Amino acid sequence: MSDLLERLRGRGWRMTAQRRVVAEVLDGDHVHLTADEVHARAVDKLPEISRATVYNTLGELVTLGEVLEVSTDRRAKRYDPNAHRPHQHLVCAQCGTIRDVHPTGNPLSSLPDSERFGFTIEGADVTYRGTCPSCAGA
Amino acid sequence: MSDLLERLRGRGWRMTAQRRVVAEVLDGDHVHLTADEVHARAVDKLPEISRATVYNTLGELVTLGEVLEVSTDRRAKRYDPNAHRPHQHLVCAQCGTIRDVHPTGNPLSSLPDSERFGFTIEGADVTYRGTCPSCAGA
DNA sequence: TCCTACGATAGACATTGTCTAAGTCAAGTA
DNA sequence: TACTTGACTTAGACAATGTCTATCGTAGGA
Repeated sequence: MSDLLERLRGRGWRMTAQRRVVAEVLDGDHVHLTADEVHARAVDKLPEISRATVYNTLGELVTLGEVLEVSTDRRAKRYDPNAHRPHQHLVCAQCGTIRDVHPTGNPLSSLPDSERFGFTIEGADVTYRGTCPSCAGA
Repeated sequence: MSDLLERLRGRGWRMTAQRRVVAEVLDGDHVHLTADEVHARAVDKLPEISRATVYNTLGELVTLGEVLEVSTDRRAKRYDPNAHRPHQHLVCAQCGTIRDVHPTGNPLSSLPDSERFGFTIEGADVTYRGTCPSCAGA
């Protein structure tokens, strides 16, 4: 992800302090943040950044395919910078922690033609639900 | 689902006109309604029913396991009365139509131990994304 | 029939996200 | 470097969805 800024510049993105900060927040291993969490961390680095700009920038990153939206629960959408390696998600029902996981096989192969109802299938999102070790121990 | 009211009464549910109406709305084949849609249809049958009551009743039905919550997109939660037959969902990316589908195999078997990170896995929700015939034709 | 606890109600409030109008500035040009 | 322009940012209003509270009503048992 370190070359994200280069890729964006290459696509004609106007580089602003705000966009740089949002990209920096998403970089690193603290993944699956909500928009509000991204905003909070961005404010630490650039106090005057507005909420709308964070939402706009996240939306643009999603459109560009650099970040994925994840909606594992009824709460806020989360943003996953791991957009370049296909994966699914494992969610703790207690604390909401999300882990990226890589299942075997192709999930599409489990859906027979008779269950496709004429749809053109483009993909499948799998959310494994469970309890994480910390919550299980508590 | 026609015996839903009986089951609920058997569980000590106090039967009120409002709860009966909500259950009736969910009954039938017009499935996957949002809370707001349930409320709109309930108002047709019982004009003075309040939004809070619909939300409360839906929440109770979910808790009782009679109805499933489905969050396939960033929009409102949808309520699926087909709670007694395990199934997954097929969603049209254009119009948002949802179909219940029954994939083969057990989705949990695709997640190897090395990808479980110590979680106790309870289940997997699969959302197949695609384009429905109507939207593809348009 | 009467009581009472459980359920319903209206509406305030909370959370998450979108939109708008006006001001600001990155980057190209000279 | 200074100028110009349109893309970007901002604050805050607004919207959609959902939750909570105080009060009133009523289902169902005594």
